[in-house]
Amino acid sequence: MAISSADERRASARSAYLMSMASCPTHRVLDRLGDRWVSLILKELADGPRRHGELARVIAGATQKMLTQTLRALQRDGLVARSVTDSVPPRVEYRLTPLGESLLPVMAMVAEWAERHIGDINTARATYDSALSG
Amino acid sequence: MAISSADERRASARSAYLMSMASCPTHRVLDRLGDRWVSLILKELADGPRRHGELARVIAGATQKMLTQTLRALQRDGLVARSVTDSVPPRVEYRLTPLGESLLPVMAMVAEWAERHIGDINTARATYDSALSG
DNA sequence: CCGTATCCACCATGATACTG
DNA sequence: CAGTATCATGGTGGATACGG
Repeated sequence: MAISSADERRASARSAYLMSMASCPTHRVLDRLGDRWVSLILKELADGPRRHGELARVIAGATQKMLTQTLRALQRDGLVARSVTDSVPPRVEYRLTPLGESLLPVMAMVAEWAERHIGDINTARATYDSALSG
Repeated sequence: MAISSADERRASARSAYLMSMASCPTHRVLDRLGDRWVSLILKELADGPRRHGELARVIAGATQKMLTQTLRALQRDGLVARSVTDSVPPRVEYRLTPLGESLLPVMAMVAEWAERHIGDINTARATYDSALSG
């Protein structure tokens, strides 16, 4: 079948993005940290190992699918380790790896900035929004 | 019309997520920084003001729509200021606000961590992936 | 030059049901 | 208890054309 030029352009835009993603570590890391549940999971695991079910309870908004999926991604990137105690019922525990722990100071700095400036952001938004309607 | 319980559960999951988003500054900030083009734009603007067209050229993968949309979001959050010189053709310039500049050290820390550890991440991925096929 | 509106494809996520 | 498979859908982003 013929490949339309629209498809080609679409593909080229996508690959340009993917290449930039692949080549920029910062971009890749922020992409991962920006995933919906990552910061919540990291925050939980910062306090110590957690069972799957514990995470599921604490991170109530996430479906089991998303929880497992996100944990797999973190595990694949070497930030989280998964260990299974083979019993009935099975006991699956997740913990930060040393690499994952090395990320905590970074997360802490982001958190500190966020908490210090979230008020400014809210103010800016209110100003911006009211400027539109006013 | 009747609202099915599936719809209710869907809505409740969504709102649970949105509430957690609304209440957690860190989550909100990471969500913004995780947006496709934000880190690239901030990186550009860190060097000084840029015209719209300059940004479009440097950030080649982004469509004009996404560029404008992302800049608007940053402007709304008070991280970026937009100034128009009303001439023909119009000249639109974007620059970091003080708030935006206060974010640069945070970005720098993320970048430093990313560059230092991207090799570890790649190694972890290779190990993980080969463990699946092997 | 800069921005917006429209249309549409894709994919990330959620619901759900099922396995060990 | 933990994980997987399948299906549906809504939102995100891309292409495109037009307006100021």
